[in-house]
Amino acid sequence: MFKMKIATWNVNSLKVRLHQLLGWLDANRPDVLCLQELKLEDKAFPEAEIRAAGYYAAFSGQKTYNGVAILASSPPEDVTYGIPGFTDEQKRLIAATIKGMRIVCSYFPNGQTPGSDKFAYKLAWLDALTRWLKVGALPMYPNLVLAGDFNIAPEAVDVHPEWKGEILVSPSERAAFRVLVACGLTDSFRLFEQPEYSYSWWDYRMGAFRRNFGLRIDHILVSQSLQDACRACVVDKAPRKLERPSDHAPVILELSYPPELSKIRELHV
DNA sequence: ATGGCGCATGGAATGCGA
Repeated sequence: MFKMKIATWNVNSLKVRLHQLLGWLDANRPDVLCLQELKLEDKAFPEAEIRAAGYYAAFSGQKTYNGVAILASSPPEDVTYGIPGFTDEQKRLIAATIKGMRIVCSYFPNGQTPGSDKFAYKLAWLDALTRWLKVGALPMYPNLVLAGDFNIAPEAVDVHPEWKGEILVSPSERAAFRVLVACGLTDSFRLFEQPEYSYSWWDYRMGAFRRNFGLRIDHILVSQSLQDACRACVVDKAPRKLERPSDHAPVILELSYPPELSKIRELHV
């Protein structure tokens, strides 16, 4: 059986979090790590440090905002940038093939507040993503993992009872999430029993982490062919406890599957 | 009062995140 560990982490500035990232890679040794909110240009990407840690990287960054990367223990292949057919100056999506798995690393728009222009952009972005997965990516790559910061808490159980905001939990965002999942994906976290009040993001303010006042907005979705290969999915709260943490915690998915599974793609291409 | 925080830019105060 092949084993694979795939993780996602919104680092909220790769520059600030680089040392935490390197420590986390060393401690956890994932095969794949999807990163969001790099907040730096490609020329500032710390490729040498990451290579020294034993990882290859595909990345798509920009100044100040957004930016995504896929780190992997073997070189990412067939790297694509953005959602095909959706013109977007914001660097929010990168995809690559690693060990026969199509990895899609995404930083979904925040949306600010329902009714705003940014909210409309969020829904348009989600629509474009869903369309592309349905007619493009999933037919081409049956073994697909969609990981990242979705900026959507799919169900009430994913939200601390005291959360009063509309954003991240509104009906239209959740409906868009359901449509996305319905194109053939599964929320791997919910394949397993989880601790009560499991979240992946906690506001920096109000002592939110200490009070576990959070939301689960970082997800790892898998295509149907990978469902039975999932062995565990957990939130790793350890980095959130460090000095100067990201406000997000990593999510880790472990897979175990027969070697034939990774050859499915060859049959389809 | 989801505001308090943290990051980026730029060199103070503001925009943004979620």
